[in-house]
Parts: sequence; C-alpha cells; structure tokens
Amino acid sequence: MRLATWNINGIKARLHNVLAWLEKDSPDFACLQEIKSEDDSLPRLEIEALGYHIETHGQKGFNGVALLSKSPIEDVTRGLPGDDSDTQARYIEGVVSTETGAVRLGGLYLPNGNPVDTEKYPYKLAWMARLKAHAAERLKLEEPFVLAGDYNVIPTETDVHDPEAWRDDALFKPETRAAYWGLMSLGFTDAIAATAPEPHAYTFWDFQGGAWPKNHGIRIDHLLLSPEAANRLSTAGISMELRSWEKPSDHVPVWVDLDV
DNA sequence: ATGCCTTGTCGCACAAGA
Repeated sequence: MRLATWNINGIKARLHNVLAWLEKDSPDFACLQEIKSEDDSLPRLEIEALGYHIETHGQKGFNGVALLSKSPIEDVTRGLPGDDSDTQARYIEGVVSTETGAVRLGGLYLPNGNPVDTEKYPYKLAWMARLKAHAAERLKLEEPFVLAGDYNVIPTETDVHDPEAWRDDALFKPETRAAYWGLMSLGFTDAIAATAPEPHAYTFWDFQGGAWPKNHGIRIDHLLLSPEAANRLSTAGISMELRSWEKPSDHVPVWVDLDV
C-alpha cells in the first residue's frame, strides 16, 4: 500500500491539484497539512467522489490537517496529546485495516518556529517534546506506524541548498535537529533516507526569488517508519514534478510503498 | 533584507508561512 504526505497550502486554492494528484498517484492512505479550513467548510464531496474517506482536524485560516484513505479510517485522534491549552490544529492520527493487519498513520504539521527570538521557537521545541512522548507511546503498540508530515526540520546539511544561510533558522538550528534526532532515536526509519538517499532531493521551494527554477530547496517533509513498518518497506519517493503544475503548493508530496 | 510570493480573512490591508 502507498502512504503519502503533502502540505497543500490551502485546500480551497489547491483542490484541483489535490484531485489530480489523487487520480494520478492514487495513494491508499495519505495525510495533508495546511488545509486552512474548518471542518464544515471543506470540499468534502469532490474528494469522496474519487473514492476517498476523509477525516479532518481543521482550523479557520491557518494550520489544519487531514487524513485521506481508500478504506474507512478508524480510531481517529485529533490534536497532539500533552497540552490541552494548545488550540492549533496540527495533528491527526488514524488506523486502516489491511489483509495483514492494522496500519496506523499520524499526520503532523510541526510548528515553523521562526522568528527564533519570539515565543514561536519555544513552542516548536515544546511541541517536538510532546511529539516524542506520544510517538514513544504508539511504538509500544508494535504495529506498522508511519509518523508523517511537514516536520519543518532540515535533518542534515545535504537536505538544504545553502547550509550557511540556514544556520540560525528555526528549521535547522542545532536544538531543532537534536530534537528531531531524539525522536528518530526511538527507533524510526526515514523512508526517503533509507530508499532514495540522493543528496539535495528537496520537498519545499519558496515561492519567492525563483527558488524552484534555481533548485534552492529544503527537505522538510518526512515519513518516519516504526520498526514494524520499516520491515515492510518497499520503496519511497518525492513527487517533485508537482512543483511545476499550475498554481502549485510550495511543498510536494512524499510517498512510501509498504508490502502490506 | 522578513522581502522580491501566496493564502485566507472580511479588507479596501493584514498576518503567516519557511
């Protein structure tokens, strides 16, 4: 089965691209970020018409995450556990049944964290600590679990066109990368690094300054696999061609095929 | 140098993104 993640940057503005992607790439279970819509103002029917179930954790204007699946989504969790005062819609998790058992997908939109001298950066680090705690709980289930989304983290120097320019950025600061590798140390496998480890294979290019034609990108969208998911890893990839479509998102989809 | 884009909101510009 194919799992995918994509930060679409507004579902109303991106609906045509999302539908074309679902028809062309046909992911079985996908997570979307930055839908920027409330749950009752979504173009739900158009997505369901393509045979997808949709579960959302929406928010007006900003953030917002969704799960899409060809089979029914069960056991849905909305919001990242660990802080009831956090009102930002950045996490949704669900389970689908397959012939070989359950597959769990957590879809996340990790806070950007810039500017780093504001409250936004400690919020990011606190969110990452909550994510690690939640992931540790889920790993105890010992089931195929994919923790995917827009991490807003550049893991290594080969994941950015100009490391020096990003040295002090919230996406690349040492504290950010340390938190990311702390999460990884629980036992996750980065699907892209494991199967398509080409340096400078990016997932985001800024709208400004001609970043896409110059390939001034960063790799910040990741699919992290639990050991039980990594055991079933077939292949993974980045759908870079979508950055050339009409009215593109600034992110492109990332996908992984599991033998389930 | 937080802007040279883009989105959404209820606006006649703004915040936020990365």
